[in-house]
Parts: sequence; C-alpha cells; structure tokens
Amino acid sequence: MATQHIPLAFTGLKGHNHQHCQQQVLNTAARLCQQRHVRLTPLRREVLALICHSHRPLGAYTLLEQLQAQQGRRAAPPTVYRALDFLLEQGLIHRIASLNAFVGCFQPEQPHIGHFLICERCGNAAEFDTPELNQQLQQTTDQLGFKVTQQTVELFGRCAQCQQQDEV
Amino acid sequence: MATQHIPLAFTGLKGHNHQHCQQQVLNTAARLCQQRHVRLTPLRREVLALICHSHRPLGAYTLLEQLQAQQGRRAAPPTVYRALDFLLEQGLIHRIASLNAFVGCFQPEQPHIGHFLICERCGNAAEFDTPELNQQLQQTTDQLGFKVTQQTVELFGRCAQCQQQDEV
DNA sequence: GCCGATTTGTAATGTTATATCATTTAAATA
DNA sequence: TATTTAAATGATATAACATTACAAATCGGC
Repeated sequence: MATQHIPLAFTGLKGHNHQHCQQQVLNTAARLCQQRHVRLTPLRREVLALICHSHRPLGAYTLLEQLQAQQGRRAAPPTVYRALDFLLEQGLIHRIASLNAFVGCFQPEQPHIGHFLICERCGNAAEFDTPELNQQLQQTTDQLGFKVTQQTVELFGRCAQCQQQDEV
Repeated sequence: MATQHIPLAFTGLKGHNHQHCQQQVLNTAARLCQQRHVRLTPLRREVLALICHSHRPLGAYTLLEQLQAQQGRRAAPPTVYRALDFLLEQGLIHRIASLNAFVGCFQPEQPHIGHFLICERCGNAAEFDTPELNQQLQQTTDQLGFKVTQQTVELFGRCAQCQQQDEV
C-alpha cells in the first residue's frame, strides 16, 4: 500500500532503459497472471505491451488503431475495452481519468493506490506513492468523517527535465 | 489558496439550508461577474442555478435536458458547454473529471484548488481544502522536482451520514 | 472428443465534447 | 439615437470515448 515508488517516467535522461523496463513489465505480468490463474491472452498481452511501450497515457482508440496497424488484426472498440478492463482488474494498468487514457503500472505486485504526476510538456505520467501523502490524506478524510474507497489523484505540471528544457 | 473549507454537501442533516445556500451562490456569482466586467447572462445564470440546485455533480447532457424542460428553450450541446466553460473560467463551478460532471463552487471569491470528496451512496460532492494536505502535496512534488500547475484530487467513498445510514 | 465456461468478433448504439458558420444581442462610439 | 463592433447564442454536423447485446471461436476439465 505505502510502497515507496520512484517515478519512472521522469528518469528518462538518467539511464532509464526503457526497452528493459517494458520487457520486465511484460514478464511480471505473465508471472502474476499465472500465479492468479487468470489468462494473459495474446490480445491482452499485446494491449499491455502497447501501453507500456511509452510512459505516456494512451487512449483506447489510439490503442485500437495501433492494434489494427501492427498486425492487421480486425478489432472493434469492445475488444480493446475488454482487454483494458482485464488489465485494470489485475492492476497491470491504471486509468487516468482526466485524460481518458491508460498507463502501465510498474509495480503491479501488490495492488496500490495510484497517484500520478503528469507532465504537460513531455506527456509522460509517473506514478508516485509516498507514505507521507497517504497518511495526510487519511488524516484529512478521517477528520471529515469520510471513508475513502477509491482515489483519483492526478497532478499536472512540469517534470524536472522539462523545466530544464524550458529554460534553454 | 489555503482557505479552510468545511464540506458543505455533507452537512445536509445538520441544518444546511440549501435554498439559502443556492441563492447565496447566485448572488455571489452576480456580484463577482459585475466586479470582473464579465457577463452572467440569463443562460449562464440558469446553468449555474441548475448546477447549484443540488450538491451532486451533474453531467452536461443532464443540464441540457433540464434547460430544455424547464423553459422550453431550444438548446444544443454547445450552448451548455459554452456556459460551462464560462463558469469554469470564472471559478464558479468545478469539473469532476472522474465523473464527467460539474459541481458548483461554494467559495468562488478567490480562485483555489478544488479537492473533492464524493459520496458513492448519496452522490454528493464536497469540496475540501486543508492547508495540511496542500502543504504535503507541495512538499511531495517539490521533492520529486515536479512543478504542479493543475490538480485533480477526487476521493470517492462514504460520507459520515451515509455511513450511519448503512448501519441501520 | 465433448461440454461448459471464457474469450473474442461484430454490429449497433449510447454518451461526452468540439468544430464551424450563421444569427442575434449587447456595448461602445460617434 | 443610429451605427459599428464585439460578444454571445443558435444550429448543424461530427469527433472522441464507451457500452450493450448477441454470435462465434477458443480453451480447460472431464
């Protein structure tokens, strides 16, 4: 729940090996699905791969196009949405409500609250999860007598790299 | 910015006079628009009134229906969306991204970050704004080198009242 | 191999939001 | 007050996002 998570998407310049990162996500997904006795079918795996191909949130229809393009697969919206539903259920991706888009989860081992930083310049989304913030949210809502069951925390702005780029 | 805000929507049972509340919002809106030299036209005022009629977020097409029903006004989607854009710009309403819906702002005097508690049982949304949480968010994002320009914080769950109701 | 359950295909439709251009209304100015 | 100009609204079409319903195919367990 309160797992420390270094934002991956914004580590790009500092030796983030994305190909490796993506492969790892796919491997982890395969293992988790096996453990959970659910099926990571080719289609689902494909959608996950497309999503994890970048750290930018992708819309369902973008995924649909890419599916069609990539392997001449005839696909309709439900095809993608069903795959997305599965991946969401398994905690392998997250939905970014304010963008109607989806990003890969890079810590799918244990289910967790997804808090996001989204850079308006590079488009990358980074998941973050700090105990302090969780605690503060808990404390605040406790005080108000509100029992939280689900969170949407999406912070937009500029990542560190893009702030530097801006100055140039 | 860090104005203490007692969630209004969840004070219903404790003497929240909603008619008065709604009237006050409309009056404040009128005054603010006058001060700002922008026009709170009948249409915009009407949409604001509909939104503030309850504390439940309303979708654009619900508002459209209500507009049409209420005064036989012929209206198309852009009519509503333009009014909503205006009200958003003026800080008189907020958009709840995870619901594609809109709620009134009950503290429109000074622009502020909208953080929301949304009860899944009664459907009410309450704005909250605590210095502690703001500070923690600031601190967390500072540490990550991220410069926030816009926030979507929407917490779903049960309000205090509905928790009581559940127990019955 | 057969049966039931899960997954995928397909067509249609629902929901949310925007683009574009014409028309009307309000405000500013002469 | 008449005229000009800007702002707001009307109207049509369409884009973007998402779901329903039912048929066909595929997978696992027996």
